[in-house]
Amino acid sequence: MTERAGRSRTEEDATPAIAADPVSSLNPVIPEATVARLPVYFRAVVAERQAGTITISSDRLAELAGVNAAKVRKDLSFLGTYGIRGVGYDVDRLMAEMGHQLGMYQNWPCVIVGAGNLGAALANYLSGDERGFSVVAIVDADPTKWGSHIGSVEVHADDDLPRLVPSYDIAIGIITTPPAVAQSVADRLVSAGVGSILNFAPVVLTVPDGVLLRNVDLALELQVLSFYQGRTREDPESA
Amino acid sequence: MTERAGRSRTEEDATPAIAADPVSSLNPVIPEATVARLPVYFRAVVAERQAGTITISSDRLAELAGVNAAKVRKDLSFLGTYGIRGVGYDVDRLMAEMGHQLGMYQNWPCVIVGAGNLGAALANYLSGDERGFSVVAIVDADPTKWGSHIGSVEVHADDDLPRLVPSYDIAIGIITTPPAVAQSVADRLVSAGVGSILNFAPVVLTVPDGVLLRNVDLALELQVLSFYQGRTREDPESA
DNA sequence: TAGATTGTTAATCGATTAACAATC
DNA sequence: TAGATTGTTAATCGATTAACAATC
Repeated sequence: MTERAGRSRTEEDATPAIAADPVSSLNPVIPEATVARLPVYFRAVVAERQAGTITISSDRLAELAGVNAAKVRKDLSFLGTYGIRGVGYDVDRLMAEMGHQLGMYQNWPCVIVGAGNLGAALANYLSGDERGFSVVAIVDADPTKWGSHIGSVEVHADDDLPRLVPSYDIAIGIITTPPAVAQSVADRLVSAGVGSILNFAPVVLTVPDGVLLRNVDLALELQVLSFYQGRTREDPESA
Repeated sequence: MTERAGRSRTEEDATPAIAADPVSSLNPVIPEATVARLPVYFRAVVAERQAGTITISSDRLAELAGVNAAKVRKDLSFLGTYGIRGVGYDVDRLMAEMGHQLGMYQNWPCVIVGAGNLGAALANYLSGDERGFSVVAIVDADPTKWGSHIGSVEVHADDDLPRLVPSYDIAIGIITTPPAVAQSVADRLVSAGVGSILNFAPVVLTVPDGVLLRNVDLALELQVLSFYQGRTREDPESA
């Protein structure tokens, strides 16, 4: 999944969408496909570091990340030159650089809109240690949920968004509402001042230029699986 | 998000991954990128049909799906020729064909491994009406959860997998466990006879040829968002 | 030096899209 | 016929990967 300005989509992407050109002209342009692999490399490098590894070859990293070694070298070359020929990449340096690029050493305040199962799952998921994000508020349209807590985060009224966003300096809005209200939620997040939106509602959203948008569609992945199942397996009971 | 054999998705692509060539040589080969867009088109066509639309142009469908019209026509051409020049596509026929390809009129039995927040969210999400899937069992390693229910689905002991899978003719395993145990869960799902795996654990899994694997990495999408945030916004409080 | 491994080039592959003839 | 819209071609664009010179 990935998309672009107000329209496209993942395509991702299984892939997600991006609104407006997010890449500063001051930085080298890193291809979207490479950016999407950085978190996977990062995870592998962190694990190797904890295991005491000092240097890692592109071959080994490729194995851990499940990709081609040439792709690893190409991807890492976008980050600059941290490899040593004949030796490999310095694990500490690699981890530091990738963590920096991914904003792992920052702490973006997020709001989750929709205190349902998925919202709760994400709130718990993200409250785990250092990922570069912290969920500072959850909002919901259901008054019976207001004042309750998910983990340590309070559930607020959705009308509180215009106050919450500036007050907590919230940068990212995460939409886990039903699809019918997702566009209006996105509009309100944008007016409230959020700069990026991660949308879990299965609907195509439109946001103004300058607002980053990525989409995750849980049902889509299953439907793609189902497509291939239908081509390789016997039919199950018909519905 | 999306990928290929033995690796992961997002890993592999931010797109999800597929293990082994899943496309029967008897059917026309539909590109992965096209398959990933079919659910989006399908959703739009279903909505238009409910609104009473009889025919739809590639232009309109493109607008609804957030993609280029030429891409829509190209994608639909893989399904066969259902369009009428000068008129558009017959909505009923389009919906039927896409629904068929996506297995929407079938009912694949699924098992969710991991009765945590995410597992519960998915169980509820998928128990919604006709999506071509039904969650027939949830398993968890925690004995205190055994016998409880999420929605109407019972939580079983994870050791029950070898019995549950054949008994319910389960085709798809959904992994929502912590990453540390995900590979062993995948191995056990495969031995139990599952043909496809949808993995939500942030780890690269390996499965035998012939087993379909797709990965969804919730944190990855946020990390990609964070990457672009870091390039366009001011830094938040450092962590 | 000999062996290992990077960084980069260039070939290849696949996906996107503009354009337009076909045709309803 | 005139207008609309598909289906398909071909150009373009971008991503992947094999190969290998550079070099530790």
